[in-house]
Amino acid sequence: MTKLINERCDVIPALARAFRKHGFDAASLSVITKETGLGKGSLYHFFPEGKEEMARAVLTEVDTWFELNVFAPLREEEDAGGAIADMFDKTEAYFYSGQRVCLFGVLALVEARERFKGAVRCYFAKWQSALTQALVRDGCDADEAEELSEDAVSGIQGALVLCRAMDDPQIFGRVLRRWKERLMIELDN
Amino acid sequence: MTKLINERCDVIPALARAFRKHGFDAASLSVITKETGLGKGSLYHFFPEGKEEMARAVLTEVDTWFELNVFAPLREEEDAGGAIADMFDKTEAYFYSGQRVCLFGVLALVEARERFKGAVRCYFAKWQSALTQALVRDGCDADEAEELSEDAVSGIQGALVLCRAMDDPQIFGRVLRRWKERLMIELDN
DNA sequence: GTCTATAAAGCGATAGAC
DNA sequence: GTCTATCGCTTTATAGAC
Repeated sequence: MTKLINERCDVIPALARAFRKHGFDAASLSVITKETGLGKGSLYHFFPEGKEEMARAVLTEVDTWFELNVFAPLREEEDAGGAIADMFDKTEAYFYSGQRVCLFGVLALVEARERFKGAVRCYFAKWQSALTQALVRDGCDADEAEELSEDAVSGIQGALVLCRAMDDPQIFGRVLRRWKERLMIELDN
Repeated sequence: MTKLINERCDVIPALARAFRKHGFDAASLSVITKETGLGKGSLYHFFPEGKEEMARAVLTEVDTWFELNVFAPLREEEDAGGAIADMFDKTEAYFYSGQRVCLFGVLALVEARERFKGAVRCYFAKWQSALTQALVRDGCDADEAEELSEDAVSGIQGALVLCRAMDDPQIFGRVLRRWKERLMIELDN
């Protein structure tokens, strides 16, 4: 049996858990140590620049997942309506129906965001732009597509906030389902 | 001329700035000291239980403002449609058109929320319930009102997240304006 | 590659002078 | 009511043994 952790990328899921749970500042190295099961020595071996590099690695990993599974299909799939429906399903699955927060969203709100400004902006810009493209490809007016995607992307983030605030993960699925319907109705017109 | 700060409530705006900027954990006492211009001695004089009491005082203040200016009118105003339109205007003004974050939203996302669970939940529950009541009073079906208010309240929070993420405060006004229209159209049916 | 030990700085909170 | 000094603890980061 091989070792559980022998590459940088093996630690990323545990790092993601730590940052999602506590945000950037409150995710101390002792928290990260517990979550990953690795001592400081090992952590600094994989991430010589420390905590910021750890967070950045997680963000890159999340961004790559969305690019592959959500953004690219929205931009390229021939069946644009199907890609949009798929986006909602994949998104609901990714966030474990509202039990997981969005790390980009968490990092966007407070001062720590200055460190990750570029990555955060890029992630949301890609999401909105990809959704806009899918809507346009399916016959939606360009200006209206821009507006709808802005509302839908912020609606998804807001649903994650409301889930945590109300301690009710079901909110996420409900809000997503209704946004899906709203976009589909728009495409029928 | 009287002193600028001689009561607990005089420090609250500065405390709110500190917590909005950094969240709870990263708003250290030295940050708070700078923002308020008060030494630790004075701060502990006004808030003997320390940082948590400071944050709680800010939340109470914000909650009271919304109760008076937004929630109560939604529940009680005779002109329910007008109260809803007013909610959006007051909300946009309160959050300085997206330049200010929602402290309840910030505290909802990470582990620190455990400390303020009750207050956070109560704030959002009141908002959603008050908006639902206004929609129903104006002729909206009860189930649909429940759904619309969930979507609108989360839409507002999400718009604040997206503003920060994209570093574009204008997003807030746009999203709010469209939600206002969506609710108004619903009432016309 | 992983650990322990340790450094230097910052943390929340308290005490006591004024 | 406000300050400074200080406590004990935790923080990030490094060094060096293994």
